Amino acid sequence: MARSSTRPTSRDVAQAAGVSQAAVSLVLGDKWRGRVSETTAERVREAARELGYRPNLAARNLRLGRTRTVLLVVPALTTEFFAGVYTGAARVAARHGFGVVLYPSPEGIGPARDPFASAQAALDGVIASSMAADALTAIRGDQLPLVMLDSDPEGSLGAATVNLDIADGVRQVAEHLLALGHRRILHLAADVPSWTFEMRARELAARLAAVPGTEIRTAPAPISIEGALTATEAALTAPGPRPTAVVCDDDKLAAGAYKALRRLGLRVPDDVSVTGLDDLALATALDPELTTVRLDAELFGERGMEALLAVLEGREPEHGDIPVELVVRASTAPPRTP
Amino acid sequence: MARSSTRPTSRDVAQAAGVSQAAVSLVLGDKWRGRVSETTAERVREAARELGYRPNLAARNLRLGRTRTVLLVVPALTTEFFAGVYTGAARVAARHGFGVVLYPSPEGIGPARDPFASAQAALDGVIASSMAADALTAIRGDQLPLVMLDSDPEGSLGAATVNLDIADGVRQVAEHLLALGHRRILHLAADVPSWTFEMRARELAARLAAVPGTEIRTAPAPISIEGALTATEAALTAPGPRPTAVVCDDDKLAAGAYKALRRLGLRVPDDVSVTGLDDLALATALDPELTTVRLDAELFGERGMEALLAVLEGREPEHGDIPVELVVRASTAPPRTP
DNA sequence: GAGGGGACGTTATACGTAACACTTGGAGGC
DNA sequence: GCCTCCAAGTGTTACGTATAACGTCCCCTC
Repeated sequence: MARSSTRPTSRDVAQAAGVSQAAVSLVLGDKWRGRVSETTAERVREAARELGYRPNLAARNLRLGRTRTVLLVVPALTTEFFAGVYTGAARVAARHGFGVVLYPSPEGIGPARDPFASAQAALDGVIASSMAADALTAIRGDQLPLVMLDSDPEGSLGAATVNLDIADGVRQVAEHLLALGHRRILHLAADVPSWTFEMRARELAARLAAVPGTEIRTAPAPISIEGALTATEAALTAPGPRPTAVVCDDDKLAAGAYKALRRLGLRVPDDVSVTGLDDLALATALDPELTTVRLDAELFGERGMEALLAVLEGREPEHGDIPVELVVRASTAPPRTP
Repeated sequence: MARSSTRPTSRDVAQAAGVSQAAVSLVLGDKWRGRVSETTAERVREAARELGYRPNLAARNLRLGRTRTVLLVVPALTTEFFAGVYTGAARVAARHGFGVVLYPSPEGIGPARDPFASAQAALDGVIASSMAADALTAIRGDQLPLVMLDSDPEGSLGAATVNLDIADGVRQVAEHLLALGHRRILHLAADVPSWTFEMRARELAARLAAVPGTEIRTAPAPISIEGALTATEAALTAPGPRPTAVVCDDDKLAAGAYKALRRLGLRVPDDVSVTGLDDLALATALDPELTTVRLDAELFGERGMEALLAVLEGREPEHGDIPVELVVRASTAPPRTP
């Protein structure tokens, strides 16, 4: 037995098995076919098991010059959406012998600080979601392979992007409401400087503008139930004809809108229709259940990781947005004719 | 300029500054007081900036034998609770030059698989929440310093534990309902084999048993809105007198209970009172707003990290549970006298 | 003017691993 | 009987960093 105060190294294993350290490395690295006899290999494995040997990752990483670890930068962990993204990414990563480390930007959605101070681990690459330009350039400065999630395909400084087809989701929401007969619409917009939210506003306005007689108003709100409550209440008590539908940038905002409507004595969907985006568990916890756009978070994570692996191997990542789906529930109905 | 194909090393910086590699290490490691002149130090810093030098973490970790990285094992990221725990832990960690890596157990709350395959990073220690015995022993086998969150203080194999005083929260809920006059109570219990949930059931039963004439029924449910819906519906349509209050093991279960009650045509709190536990954003998104127990997730994370730092430094971690607070909202009221 | 001691560095080494380049003993071919 | 070839390993090196141990000057003191 080697001295038990410190962790056993491959050299300890070698000594216990009566072979050289190189042989241990070959056997445990599964590169011994035709180089080491089966009996010797088994002896080495036995010794490793006996000593409870675990390779020193720092040494391996230094030697190999790579870590098989990637960083997933997510805006926040306040919904289950990014749990799904992580799950998908980790699943694909595991299949390729990679690990995924999570960096939740502490400030919530918005500019992230320094993703590298958090994980002292050396990294092979980064998947980043909804990040502001400063953090992005910090990463680029590090020359690390990068994949951006839900980011401007044009303005990403050449980084690969993987996007959900949220533009299509917004279009589906618009079509749905127009088909029901809504013409005065309030857009409860996430008050966050991010491409994805700007794009949603653009897409919604464009689609509604195609139908004459429609009217759109925008209420910016921080992504929280309280923030959405305040913004919605203010927008609905403003002078002028009341909107008949509220389109929310995400389900959490919709929950705030529900509260505002209740407080104003308005009923969903009889007085006002409401739509969300994400299809969180929250969507079906609300009463009435929320009409929203379902995003496949796990597939999103899988595609993100696959794209990063492609970049790491020098291949061209696949293109094409991930489809989304409108889920019609009880929160939307035709407007009451006044 | 060094060859630009590869990342600059401290040796490249040394050459650029006209000093030895050791001098670079001293200056950049801030250990140069009285060993290197101010002008030379500045020259080194300038060269490092110029080349965009970033130290190789793998090499540093190997040399120092530690990584200043700890792993936070959380059961799942499906609520904002563990976002708070992470935020608190990361804040304390940053103050001590540590990083926190997150390992979300993919199976949700319950036994975790192999926390080490996920993060290839070498680790100095682990903070683990609500884990089953198998994962725990895997970690212990690794000899890594360990702090358990919300775990049995007796049965943790000697690991340090940091707990929220959930037992007190459950007692407060029981007192509140008893004071309102409730005597027939349904416990909607998380169907997860974990000490924290067993303890809640025990504590609730014990407190209620102290008052004669009380009756408690238990309905186990998976922690999801759908699961809680099914379990609650079954329990409330069972023969016998209907419970007048539902005590839920967490807010998510409470959301499911709300749905079941709506479906059965029962109103909260007029027909049935409901309580939760966690005080998530969801609690105030529900209608009526949920009476629940507020847990200070960030403080929980801070205390967990502080305990781990104590263990790492050979100190004794502080003891004492973190207080919790009953938040009375609109979901509880006296039972209607039949 | 001998010697002590700061100020300012440098040289050398080890951390644990993976992989390249060798060695050795024997079997087989001609 | 000599050469070749292969199986089965071993010796050595490098990855990039932090630090202990070791040199120089040169000034200051006795």
